[in-house]
Amino acid sequence: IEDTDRERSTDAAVQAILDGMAWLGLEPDLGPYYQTERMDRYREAAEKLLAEGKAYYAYESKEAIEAMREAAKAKGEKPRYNGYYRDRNEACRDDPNRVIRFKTPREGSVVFEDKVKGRIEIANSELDDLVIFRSDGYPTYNFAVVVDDVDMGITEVIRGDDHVNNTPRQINIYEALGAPVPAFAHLPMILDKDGKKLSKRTNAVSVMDYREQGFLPHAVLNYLVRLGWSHGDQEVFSIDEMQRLFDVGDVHKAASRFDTEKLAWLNQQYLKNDNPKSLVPEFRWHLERAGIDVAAGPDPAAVIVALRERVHTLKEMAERAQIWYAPISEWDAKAVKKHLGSATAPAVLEAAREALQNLPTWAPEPIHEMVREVSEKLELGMGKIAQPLRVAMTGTQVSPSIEDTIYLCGRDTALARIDEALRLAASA
RNA sequence: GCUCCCUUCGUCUAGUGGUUAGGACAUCGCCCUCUCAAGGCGGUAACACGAGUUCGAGUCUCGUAGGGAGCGCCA
Repeated sequence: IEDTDRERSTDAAVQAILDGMAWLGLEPDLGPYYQTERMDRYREAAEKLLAEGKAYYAYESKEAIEAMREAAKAKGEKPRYNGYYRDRNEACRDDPNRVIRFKTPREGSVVFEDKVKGRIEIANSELDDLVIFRSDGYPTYNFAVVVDDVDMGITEVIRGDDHVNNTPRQINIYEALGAPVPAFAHLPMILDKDGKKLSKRTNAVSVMDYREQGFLPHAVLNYLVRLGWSHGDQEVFSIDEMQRLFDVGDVHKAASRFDTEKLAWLNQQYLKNDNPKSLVPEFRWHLERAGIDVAAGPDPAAVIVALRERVHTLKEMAERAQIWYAPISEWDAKAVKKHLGSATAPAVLEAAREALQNLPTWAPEPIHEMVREVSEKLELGMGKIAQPLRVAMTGTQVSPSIEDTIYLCGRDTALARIDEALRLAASA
């Protein structure tokens, strides 16, 4: 993290990264990020360049610099500083407002082999003499990153491709410092659904936003690794496979769009295939956030099993789980009319109530058997049995399989809800 | 304006001169079915455009168009 912008809190930025990584299960290995603690190193590096004639003191007013830019623009070139003090180093040494500028080579070009973009060549004539130390005595980003990376022995720089244009400047600084130039890999940007830049206003940008939306860390990682990269036809990757198979060299050059629907699909794959017990902590987090008293209902692992094929996110799962942790808050009028108001409903509910009351073992399988037996006894199709019971249990006509729905209510609640449904049936 | 980068189904991608251009998400249809799903089977759907090189081009070259990034005493 290079944060010399004292307008913002570095602590908050670092904490957000730490939180996100912890949730994703990644171990942070942060380099120095408080630049104030490394000021001596930046000064030392700048002194060295100054002594070797690779940098110089300069002072121009904002207006003067602006005029140079305009002049360059007028010539059809890109706006830039003209290097007036290049060979007048001493002139500004004692000026309190002076900056230190890097002497960019005037001839030739910088060529580097980017691991994802391939060969990139930029002429030095396109670069100007950038400021490496500001008048306030702090180093600028392009200089600080290089010094930090040299000190940390960084051999491979992987970052967003919005940095490709900075790379030649940085390579020049590495070389001026006599340090080995690392390898570079510039990853393409991720755009939103409409191909626009991801923005905090309209998109989820922080990994923690995805947690709130009910996605699993593993699913987020899996989705992200597949964005701009692939390994044959494989879609689902374990962490171990990601580490083993991923290679920056295989990353696509073009930007990609973030498709929440595919993330949702992947999330469900993990919901369905992971051990339900391992999902409980994250699910519990969502239940509590939804204001649900987990102690008032069934084992969350059993709820996961009942709902995992029916939802795409844990947030949705927590919402749908409500019916087993709290009283039915609202009866769907259409459902009541259609399934409780039918001629056969009372008999079905009575029969089921009695069978449930006498069921020796309270488990999905016996309950399923019971429903089947009632169906045979009353000579009614499964739909005529299951739907009234479903409305009785949930107040709606949509829920998991009828045996799971009844089982998760628990015997007492199930019987009470049938009684309530019986009353509704009588007045319907 | 200047410089750099990018361009295969709606989306994520496979493809490195000869393929019926493959897979996945989404979508549509059918099957299964106690609702909703999940699952199974099948369908629609792409090489931005134009020149060239070549016996042959999604694959190589050039150009055009479109998109993105950068051009600070921000990072």
